[in-house]
Parts: sequence; C-alpha cells; structure tokens
Amino acid sequence: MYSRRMTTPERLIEATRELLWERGYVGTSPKAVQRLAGAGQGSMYHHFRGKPDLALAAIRRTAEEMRAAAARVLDGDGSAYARIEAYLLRERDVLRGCPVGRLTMDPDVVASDTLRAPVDETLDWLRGRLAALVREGVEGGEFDGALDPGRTAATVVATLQGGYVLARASGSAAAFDTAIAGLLELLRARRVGAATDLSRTE
Amino acid sequence: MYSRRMTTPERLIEATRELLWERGYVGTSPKAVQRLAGAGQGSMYHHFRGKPDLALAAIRRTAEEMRAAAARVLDGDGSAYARIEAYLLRERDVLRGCPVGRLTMDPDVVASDTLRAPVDETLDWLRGRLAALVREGVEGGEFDGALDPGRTAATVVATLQGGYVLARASGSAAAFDTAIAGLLELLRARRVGAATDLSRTE
DNA sequence: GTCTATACTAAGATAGAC
DNA sequence: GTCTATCTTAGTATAGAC
Repeated sequence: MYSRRMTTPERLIEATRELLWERGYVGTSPKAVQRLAGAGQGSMYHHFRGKPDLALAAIRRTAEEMRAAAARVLDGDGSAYARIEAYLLRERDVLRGCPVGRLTMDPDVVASDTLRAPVDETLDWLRGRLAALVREGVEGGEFDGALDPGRTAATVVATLQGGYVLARASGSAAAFDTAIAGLLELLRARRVGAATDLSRTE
Repeated sequence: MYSRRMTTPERLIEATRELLWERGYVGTSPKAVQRLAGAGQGSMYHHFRGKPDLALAAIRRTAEEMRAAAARVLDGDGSAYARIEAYLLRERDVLRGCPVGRLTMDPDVVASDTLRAPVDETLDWLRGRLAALVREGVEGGEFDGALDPGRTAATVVATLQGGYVLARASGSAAAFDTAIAGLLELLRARRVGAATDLSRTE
C-alpha cells in the first residue's frame, strides 16, 4: 500500500502501474487497484472515468520514465558502441520483463489505439535514438560503413525485448544475458578494425 | 466454432489453443472456450479437471507444433546461414505474435511450473537446434571461428521474439521485418570471406 | 472527495438429472 | 458423456448519502 502522503490519484496511478507490470491490463481489476492504492471504489471513479482511463494515465507515466532512463544512458559519455553496450548491460529486473513491451501482449491494449499509442511511441523513440547513435558511430568511422543504422537499431530493441521472453520462460535471467552477449559480439565485429578473433573477449 | 466431426475434447483443446494465442491465459475463460468449442459446461468438466488442465493440454500441443514447424525448416537443405535465414524469413502471422512466447507474459503461466514447462522446453529446444546449426557452420568453415554458437542462437531467438513485440506495438509487421533484416546483416558479416561492404546486399 | 449501497455480468466450478 | 441448476466470488461500474 502506498504512502498516504501521496494524493489519492497519485496512489491510484502508482498502484495501477505496478499491477499492469505484474499482471497486464486484462489481469488487473479496478478492485485490486483500489486495494493496493488504499482508495475506495467511489474515490477511484471520482478521479478517473474507469479502468481504461486510469490505465492510460499509468501507461503514459511508465512510458515516460522508460524513455528518461534510456536517455540517461544513451546520451552519456563514450563511443557509440560503449553507450549501446552500457544501455544493454545496465541493471534490470529481468524477470519482471519490460513494463512497456509486455503491454503489446495484452489484447485489450493492442485493440485500443489510445492505450497502444504510448507503447508504440516509446519503442519507436528508442529505436530512433539507437539508430542515431549507430549512425553517429558509422559517420565517425567507429562502425563499418555498411552497417545500417535503422535496421541495426530495430535488432537491438528486438533482442532486448525477446531477451525478457527467454528469461521469463526459463525462470532465470541467464538467458537474457546470453542473448545480449551474443548481440554485443555481433556488433563488436562491425567495429572498424575489429579483429573477429578477439570478439570472444567479453 | 469447430467441426462436429472432431471429438469434444479435441474441439475444447483447439478452442483453448486459439483463445490462449489471442487473449492469453488470464484473458481466457472456461465459458469462452465452451462457446467456441460448442461444448457445454458439464462436458468440459467431464473431460478436463478445469482451466489449468485444459490449458496444459492446449499449450503442449501448440509447443509440439511449433517445434515440428521449426524443425522442418532448420533440418532442410542448404548452408547453415541459408537455413537460419529461411527460418527467420518464413511466412508468419506476425501481428498475432508467437503462440508460445506470448505465454511468458502471462503471470499465471509463469507462476506455474507445470504450465511454464512446455514453453521453456520449446524455446530451449529451438535455441539448442540453432546453436547446433551455427556450430555446424563454424566447423564447416562457413562462419568465422570466433562466432559463439550458444550466444548467437540465443540472440536469434530473442530477436525473433522481440520482433513480435515491435510489430504488435506499431500495429504493423514492418518492424518485425526490419529487426530480422538487421540480424541477418549482422550474421552475414560473420561468414568467412564476407566482404562487409557487400553486407547491404539483401 | 470519499463512502456505502446496489446492480448486473462474468469467472470458475460442483451436483445431480438424464 | 452431456445438460441444467446452483453456488461463490470477482469484475466493472452507477447512485446517492455524507
């Protein structure tokens, strides 16, 4: 239960964020949200029109936080490769999955353009940001000129999202780490002057 | 509604498979299954102990079919790269997602070792099969010797699974195709004698 | 703003007739 | 094997008092 020092709408949004991450949209009931938020039925319907409205507020906030967290790493110091690596290797609660990506498996989210929009925008933003970084690396002579920024960025985001799938299937973060390590090896081989025989170096 | 020429348990399993794919475990109710299968309440509980029991039968069958379909391509003709490419580019109903992978986003499936087992085994099998193929390519001199089979295989499966996430987020199969294309470019660059400047060649 | 009452449908299952 | 009846709890609200 969330601190009473948050306003009721705040607590409702935070509770919804947590439940959406854990159980998805379909698996999250208004009743469960109210319980976790410590708010009554009437209170929830006073501040939000209903489940979709509340979920939209929660999804928007989660999406925004994810973008901010990614930007902190991707806009950091170091070479293009180093920043991509830092992003992929940063601390994650792997077994919980991605709070944004998981929503794409929710039929009701995908069926609603409104609920899907923040999800789409966030993954698209990430893809764009990574593509710009790869392009920077190519133009700066760090990556080989044949590396396609847009396609490479899509592959990076997909591997990340799929890594969560593998981890959750096996019940262990190891599969995620392995997939990411494999991707990084493939990327390192595209650095100019890369000795492929050294690509085993972790 | 399924043909009456199938037995009732058959129709129940097929209906469950379809609904699990579409709406996940949490979003699939016994009532909806019965409606789609054209079977009564009592009928369903006569043949299956309940929702988890029926879901297990459905998941097992879906997992088996997925393995068989993958094996048909991966055990085919051609070089290691060619077979991996054929598998990644084969016809898919991208926007529906992977009927096995999507289950990892289902809290009740992940919470049950029994329901999770077929999912885990299938993705693990796929990873192993791809790893063997990469190893074959390395040992046959097709791929560069520094390419790690296990890690590469994990990356391939993850990119595939994540490709579905991107496609469903954007409502279009294009993002999936782009991610796969990016992965194939990265893989092609590891073929022995690969001219990276030609790696743009699709 | 928050609470309680009320409503109606669905989820998930058991019992027993046929 | 299948059907109908019944049960209990949850889902998703609306109405109106406080």
